[in-house]
Amino acid sequence: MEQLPNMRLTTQRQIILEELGKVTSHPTANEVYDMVRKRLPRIGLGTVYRNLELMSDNGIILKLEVGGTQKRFDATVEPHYHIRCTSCGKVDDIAMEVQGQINQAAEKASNYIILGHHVEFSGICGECARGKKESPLH
Amino acid sequence: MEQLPNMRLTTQRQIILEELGKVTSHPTANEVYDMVRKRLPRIGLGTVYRNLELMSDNGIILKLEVGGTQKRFDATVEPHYHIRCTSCGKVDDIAMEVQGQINQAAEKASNYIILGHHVEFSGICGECARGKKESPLH
DNA sequence: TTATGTGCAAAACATTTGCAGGAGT
DNA sequence: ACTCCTGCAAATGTTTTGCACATAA
Repeated sequence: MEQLPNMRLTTQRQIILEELGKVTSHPTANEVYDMVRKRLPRIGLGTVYRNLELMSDNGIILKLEVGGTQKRFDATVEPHYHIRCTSCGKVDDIAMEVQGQINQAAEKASNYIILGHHVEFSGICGECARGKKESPLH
Repeated sequence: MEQLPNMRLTTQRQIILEELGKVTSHPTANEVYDMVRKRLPRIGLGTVYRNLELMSDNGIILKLEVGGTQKRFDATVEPHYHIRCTSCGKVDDIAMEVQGQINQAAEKASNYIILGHHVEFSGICGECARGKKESPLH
């Protein structure tokens, strides 16, 4: 269960992690690339993808495979749920209890060994509801 | 809330719907294409994508944006949860109660208008646990 | 008849990978 | 030194789109 950093601490990795920690949004790989590029202009997009993947494999960050076409990344690894605005596409954390008990229900209802679960709510965010924001998606 | 078929009933659409209804797996667009192509060899992949998208917009089928790289489609539109095998990547339905009450909790915990939620469990399926099946993914 | 839908091919995205040179330990 | 890592560019995989022709209503 331990994730010993099976990886060198390179400048690129430090900065990716720092930039990801600065934001509460859940940026896509390309958005992380843009953030990091301001400090490391010569970094390659492949490096960003490789390192985001590696860090999520090592449990240092979270990879979200939520609705939408791109994967998103989150510096918070504690279990928590997400909510996605179907109008503008943004993904927020939602501060509510994790329903640990449904894993047992799932264990009974399937022949899987349950590893965990994720809940994604969908809805309309405050800004979109008030029409203050255009819809960059869809 | 009604979904009047805002669309013509073409042969292609009928057959896509029929083939999707035959399976309990949650095929990707490409898998639907392969299934449909046996009966309509000249159908284009673009047509399959266009129609799956259209039918899911009209509530006739369900588009699943679960983990993994490709979207998956489901002929069952009634709310239900899914479970994905992290080893072989397959997605099954899971026969357990939908937790309707968590929408209210989410409403309180956010400033979103909640439209719904989806739960995706992850685990190891029986076949993978017994090592009877290779891992086509990862 | 006429708005919609289709097949085909190209384009647009998102992500992964091979490789030669570079950096951490 | 000796791995492991990076930048770059090309390759891969998925989904979308433009367009001329076909077809359901």
